[in-house]
Amino acid sequence: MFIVDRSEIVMILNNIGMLLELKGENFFKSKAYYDAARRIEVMEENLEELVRDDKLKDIKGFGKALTQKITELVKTGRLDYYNRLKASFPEGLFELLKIQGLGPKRISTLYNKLGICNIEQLKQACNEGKLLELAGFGRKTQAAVIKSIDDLDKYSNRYLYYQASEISDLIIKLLDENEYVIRCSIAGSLRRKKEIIKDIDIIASSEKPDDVMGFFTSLPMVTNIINRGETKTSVIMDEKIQVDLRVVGDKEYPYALHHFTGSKEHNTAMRHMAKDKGLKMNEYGIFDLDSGESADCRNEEEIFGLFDMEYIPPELRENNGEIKDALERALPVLVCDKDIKGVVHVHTRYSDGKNSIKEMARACMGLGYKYLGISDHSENAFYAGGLKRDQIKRQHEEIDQLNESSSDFMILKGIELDILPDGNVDYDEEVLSWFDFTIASVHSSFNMDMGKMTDRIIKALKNEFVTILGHPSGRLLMSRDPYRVDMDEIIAAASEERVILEINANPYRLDLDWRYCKKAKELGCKFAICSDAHSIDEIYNIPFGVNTARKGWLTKEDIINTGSYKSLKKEFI
DNA sequence: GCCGTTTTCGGCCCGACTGTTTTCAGTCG
Repeated sequence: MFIVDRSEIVMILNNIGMLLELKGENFFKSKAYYDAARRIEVMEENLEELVRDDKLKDIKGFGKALTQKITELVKTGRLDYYNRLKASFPEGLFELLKIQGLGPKRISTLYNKLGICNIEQLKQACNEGKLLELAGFGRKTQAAVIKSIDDLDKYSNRYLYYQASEISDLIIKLLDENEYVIRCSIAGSLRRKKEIIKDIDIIASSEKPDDVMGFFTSLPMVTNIINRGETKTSVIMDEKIQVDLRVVGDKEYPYALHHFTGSKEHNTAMRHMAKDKGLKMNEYGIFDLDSGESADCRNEEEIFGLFDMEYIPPELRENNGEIKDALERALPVLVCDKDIKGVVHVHTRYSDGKNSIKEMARACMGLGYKYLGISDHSENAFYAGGLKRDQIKRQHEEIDQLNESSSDFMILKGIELDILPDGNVDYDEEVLSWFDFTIASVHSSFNMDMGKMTDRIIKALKNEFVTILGHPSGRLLMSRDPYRVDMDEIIAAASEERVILEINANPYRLDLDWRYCKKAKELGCKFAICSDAHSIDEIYNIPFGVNTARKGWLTKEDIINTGSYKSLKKEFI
């Protein structure tokens, strides 16, 4: 039997669903493929065994056609039907689905009436006003399409933190192993843990800079060399992201690292302070303005020490009060990965997660966590398999059983409630009282005006059963703007109502934004660093949330899931 | 494409919103 990756089968089934939609087939035909993909994704049984034993057809949702197609896929690794279907459309048509406001129907119209096969052709057609000729397309639709294409362009040279850090970790590892490199580190916005990165900055010290540059430019991931100099070399890696390497002498290394870590605003403020003390500060060193004599700092700690300051962690270097506090030795001790004691906001197979409660719990235990807060979707989120009353009861029975079998790991009963457009949540008080905690989130009607959206969320915060406000801005980094909401008012209300603010650790969300954390903390808000995991893999997202919390000046005392199970339960009362 | 059945086609996917319409189609979560 051909061994084929399960995720590959899931992808193919989903693609068939989409292609059938583009073809204009009955939606329920597509849905059968989507449903099958979803079932295979969460299936506990071994798919190969099911196919071998001819048991697939006994599972609900797998009729004659799907069983035959999946069997062919599992046995041969390919599916003739899919290949033929795919070949009947131009390849670029798929990417049109990325454009907001364009679904299968409109794409099909654009293709059939105007022959548009890709984004480039679509852009041209918009510029020529051709969309206006089509029935059902008007000026606003055309303008929205143009904006969405521009947005795609705008984000095309930006990377999420996790994407950039995967590449930079590898580069640092390779440079560390190089015999000519004395010290090296990432710098720039990546070191400051910004959520979106334009390029990767790396600083290294060496006595043989040319050899280091030679090594760097010959790395297998380098697909293009933009320029190569003695101290600075820029390359493109993996055909996309720009990486700048600066090589300096080891004496200059701490100053270069500080300088190229930035931010620009932090550096400016530092230089002002240096000047007041009769010093000049740049990437090469710190010099006495009168004598020209250079300081002798061996690392960044000593640079800050020279100014009689506490060490400022890179995350705080945004000129957001860190210099004043460092001078007063009043910087917070920032929360770190090992402070996190348990995982909150986790989805399971009960709604749209890929793993069972047991599997999620085992993964958390393996990572040393002490508790897990399950929060599947609530009833209103039918698109994500939201839980009905009887499903909640079954889930709670399962959690009780699991808790009975373990003494040093506990599972909490939670739910992710939908905040409905009117600000209510989607269960009655009786059901709400069953949970240890609830996370209330906006999942629909994103386009309200600011006043209405703010009122809507505040109404939810006033609900006595709401424990945590989930992903407060609703943003998806580089693809969806936050909804229009007065975040200051939300934070004030959360503080007033003692509702915990989520820091969603999904690298596409990182929401609440770090820019609001410090302010919220000052108002007395508490935070939960939540995984929003829909699979075991996503539990590993927690450190991205920790980054956001650190950047927002938070300590472990500000975060509810840094304490014991007992103390967490108290926070939920 | 699947399911169920008072066995062979009708129902399956809800609700809000937007933009295009003049009563609704398409998209999105």
